[in-house]
Amino acid sequence: MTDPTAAWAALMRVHATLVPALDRELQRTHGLPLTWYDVLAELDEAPHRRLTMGDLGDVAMVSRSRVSRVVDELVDAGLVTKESNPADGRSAYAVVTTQGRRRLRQARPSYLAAVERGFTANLSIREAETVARALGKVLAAGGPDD
Amino acid sequence: MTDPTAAWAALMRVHATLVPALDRELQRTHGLPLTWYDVLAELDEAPHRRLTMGDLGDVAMVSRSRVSRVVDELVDAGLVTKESNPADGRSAYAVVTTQGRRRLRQARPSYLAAVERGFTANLSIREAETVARALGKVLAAGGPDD
DNA sequence: TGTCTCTGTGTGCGTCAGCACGCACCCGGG
DNA sequence: CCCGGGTGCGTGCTGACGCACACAGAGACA
Repeated sequence: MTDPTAAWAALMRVHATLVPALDRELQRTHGLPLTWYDVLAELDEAPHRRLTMGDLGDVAMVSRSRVSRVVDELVDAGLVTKESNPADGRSAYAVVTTQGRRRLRQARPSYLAAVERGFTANLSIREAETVARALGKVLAAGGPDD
Repeated sequence: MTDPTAAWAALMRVHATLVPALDRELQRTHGLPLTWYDVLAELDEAPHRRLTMGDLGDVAMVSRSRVSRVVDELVDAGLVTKESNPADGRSAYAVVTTQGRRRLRQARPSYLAAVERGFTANLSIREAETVARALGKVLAAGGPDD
């Protein structure tokens, strides 16, 4: 209980058990790998539903280099298009297509339900808020430490 | 703030940023991949400092099949030995060697310090306890849900 | 304009992960 | 005795991942 790393250990275990379950769920019900869902969700809530590859790599949970490949796959699937940035010839925007948004809207309930079943349902409101706030602080400080 | 998945999203992000940092730290300071550390730690605190491959796969954060390869690597490195179970010819025990325990003892401070810097230091005592307890409940219920 | 540096991307390559499968072994019924 | 099903384990194969690098464009400066 008083083990200072208990919280961290529990976090790793929760992640290890829940992420594969979520991935399977999404893939089974909607044919969407968790990575795709994550990228689509990030793009969907971005200013003009678009993000440069670099920004996408920063905000999503995949490395900068992996973003190129995932976006390529999404383009092949018709869920995303790539547009060039007229102001910067190097930069490339990834933009969600209407089909991509539709797939995202269809998949979101499953995702939320799975998170609810495997995570939120086991927490009280206060606990969920505390966890979110605490981990938010970790993230805010997470930049320089490592 | 009231987003019910905020806690989960934060958890995934914390994991995504902290785990690679931890792995690098361990590998740089002691030449131990995080997977090795995890397996060694689990074995070290097991009843007779030994665990069958299956149990190890359940308790550690690697899949059952991956355990075989990791343990083989640890055996090659002299940190673990494999003993046969006289009561069951199929079963095989992985046992930490004294050298393995020494490496673990040497690495543990670095690991704890890294967790402290990147995680615990940003939380109050009460927050850390709440997070640990809340995630513990998730784990306890984690069996049947997925 | 020419050049030097910095930044945003894409990609070849090695590593690491898990799944599906096969083998060896235990155990119970006929 | 044996033989069928269940279990623990190792391994071939395939996909996911990130690092290091190469390349193109942008911007500063003379």
